[in-house]
Amino acid sequence: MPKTTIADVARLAKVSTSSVSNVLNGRSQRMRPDTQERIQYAIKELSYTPNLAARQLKTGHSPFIGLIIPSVADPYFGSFARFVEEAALSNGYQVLLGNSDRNTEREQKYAEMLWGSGIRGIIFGSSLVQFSHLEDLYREGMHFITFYRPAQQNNNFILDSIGVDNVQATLLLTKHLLSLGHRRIGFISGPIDMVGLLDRLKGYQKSLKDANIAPDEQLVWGGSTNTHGTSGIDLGRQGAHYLLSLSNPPSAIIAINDMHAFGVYAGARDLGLNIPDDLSVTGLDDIAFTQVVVPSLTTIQPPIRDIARLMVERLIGRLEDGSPQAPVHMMLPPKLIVRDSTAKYIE
Amino acid sequence: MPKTTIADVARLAKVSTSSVSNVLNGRSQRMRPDTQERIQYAIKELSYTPNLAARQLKTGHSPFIGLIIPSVADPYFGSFARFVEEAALSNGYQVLLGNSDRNTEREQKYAEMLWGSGIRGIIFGSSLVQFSHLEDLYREGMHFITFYRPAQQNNNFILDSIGVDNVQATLLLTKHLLSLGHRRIGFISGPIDMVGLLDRLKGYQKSLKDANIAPDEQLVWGGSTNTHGTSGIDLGRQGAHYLLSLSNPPSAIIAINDMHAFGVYAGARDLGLNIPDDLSVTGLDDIAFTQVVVPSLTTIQPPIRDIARLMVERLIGRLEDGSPQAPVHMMLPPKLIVRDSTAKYIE
DNA sequence: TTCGTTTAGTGTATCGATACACCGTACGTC
DNA sequence: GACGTACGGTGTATCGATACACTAAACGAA
Repeated sequence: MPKTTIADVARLAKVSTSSVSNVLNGRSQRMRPDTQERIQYAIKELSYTPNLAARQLKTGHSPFIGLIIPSVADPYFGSFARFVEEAALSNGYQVLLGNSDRNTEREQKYAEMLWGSGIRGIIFGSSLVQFSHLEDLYREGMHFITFYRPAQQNNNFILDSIGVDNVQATLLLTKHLLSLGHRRIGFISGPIDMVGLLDRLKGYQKSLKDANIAPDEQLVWGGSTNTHGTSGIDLGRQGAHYLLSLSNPPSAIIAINDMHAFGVYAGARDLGLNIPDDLSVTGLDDIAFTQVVVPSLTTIQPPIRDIARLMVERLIGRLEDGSPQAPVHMMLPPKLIVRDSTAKYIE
Repeated sequence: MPKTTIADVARLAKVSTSSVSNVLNGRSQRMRPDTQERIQYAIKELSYTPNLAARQLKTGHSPFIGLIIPSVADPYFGSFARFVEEAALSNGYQVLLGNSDRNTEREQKYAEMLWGSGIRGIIFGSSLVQFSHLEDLYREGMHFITFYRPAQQNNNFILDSIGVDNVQATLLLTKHLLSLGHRRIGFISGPIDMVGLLDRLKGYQKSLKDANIAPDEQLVWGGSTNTHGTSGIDLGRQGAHYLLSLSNPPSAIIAINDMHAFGVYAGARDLGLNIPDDLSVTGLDDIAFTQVVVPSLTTIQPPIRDIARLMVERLIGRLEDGSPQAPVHMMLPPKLIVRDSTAKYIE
């Protein structure tokens, strides 16, 4: 494999490697146009591409950013990953993706691998449960950005966050159900260990309070086991079984995300209930399948494309501008998408 | 950021950098146990991690492999990507993922970026339509492995392929439908430009022939537009509209994959048809949602976890063993999963 | 005692690109 | 004609890890 190097180009163009390097790095004002052309020609002729390892070794910079998400097999994170890739690419960066399964240990391992590869910025496609396992890397100079602030606040760290306004999201959903006449509205989630999820619960509780409906603890099902792969479906199903078997069951269920909502579909089916006639259901995320299932799912569409873009830009900003800046916390507005899984409350 | 280097470790352990390097690369038989311990201790103490860029620059090897798939937003490829990652990790490699949208130009761009990053092996999570855009890289020393052989055969290249036996897959599906009494069986796909898809069509045609059923061109719908994102759903829907509006419509439809099948669900619903009573439908891939939709989808489960593992092992084998080897072509057996979308033909 | 051999470990050139300090030439100005 | 200066470009140390060739010491055998 006779890899062509900068020296080969320099030889062909009859200049020094310094000049080739100057062209490569946009310092072309330092030479005559014809010289530059000769160099450009030589680069094309030899189809030369710089050795990124050498460049990185010298400059200390790497044109990569890390992306750690629970699992690409989850359609929501799959499309998020695509948007991150798109945004990174258009900024001259590449994405290195890792699946954490929401496992702290794997998160840490990945982050360390990325650090070893010279990567200095990581996007977390989920909010962090905690941050302690990443403190060492943070101190060494790694930058992080997440969806939401970690539940365990710590003022020693600058941690940007850009996500959707989750309180607003479930507020919109609950109000929608209330406007349809529902009064007993259930809430199904997995374990609520992240700020984003907690906010969703808050939005639900707040809008019930605003409507003067007394909270009923029984109607909130929080699961117990850890999520793994697509098991959001299983959690939704279990939760539906529980809520719908109550002596005074809810007429509507807000699932913490679309996958859980599909689980609720299955659970309702198990019990012979029809959606939306016997039970209204809402999701959150607006993954592609919401339009395919029957009935199509009423849900919230978070602006993940914008979120991905803003996250990438913010991260690159931090990487390229070393000066310390105040942490950024953005909450983008969600959008309610009404489909066929919610209907007027009858009787 | 005072990055710790091999020299720091050597200083602390009071040995030369060579010895540290020897420990790092498992050549520890070349020193006394206590020396090795001192070095190990120093590594831990300084929490030293090797600079991969420097290592790669020196050795020419990179602990990364490339993975190019149409889109992670597609659940099938999303879970395939996870399995590839899993297999790579357990072999000491990391995965760099790119989305091609089945676009030849993007495939090429990605492959070139990977080459520039020192990566010498790429897994294609789809079969290639053509290979010409990758010939240059192949000649420079890049290794490729795909699901199926490219449609355009070319004997100048060693291109390993490991996938599922597609002929067998649709054969199983068709036989299943035949055994339920169906005689007019439709086939819906997008454009068939890859060997894998062609094989699926072949399996369908062959089993009809075996059953002495005359082929009916009308019953095969091949679409026209390009696939993009989740548009397999749209194609399936369009195809269903076409086939079900024939004067003599099919009583069963084989969709080329699960996403298309879900589109068929939607298309049938549009026309007021009930699945499986009025129409039996089958998919292919067994993505997670097949169990969520109503009715659950009869489909084929390809052993993608095994495929991913074999691909990774094969690729790493080629990377680490320079000697030329004959190309490998493996076809793993598919498994029929019967669910609720297929029923006996009535009337 | 001397020579040969194994053990344990080291010195250093090298991978490819970068960037800073440097230099020679030519031109303009008085 | 002498001087200053801008232009156009180059020399080279450097990033961090590796691996080959090398050596010093220890040991065993004759």
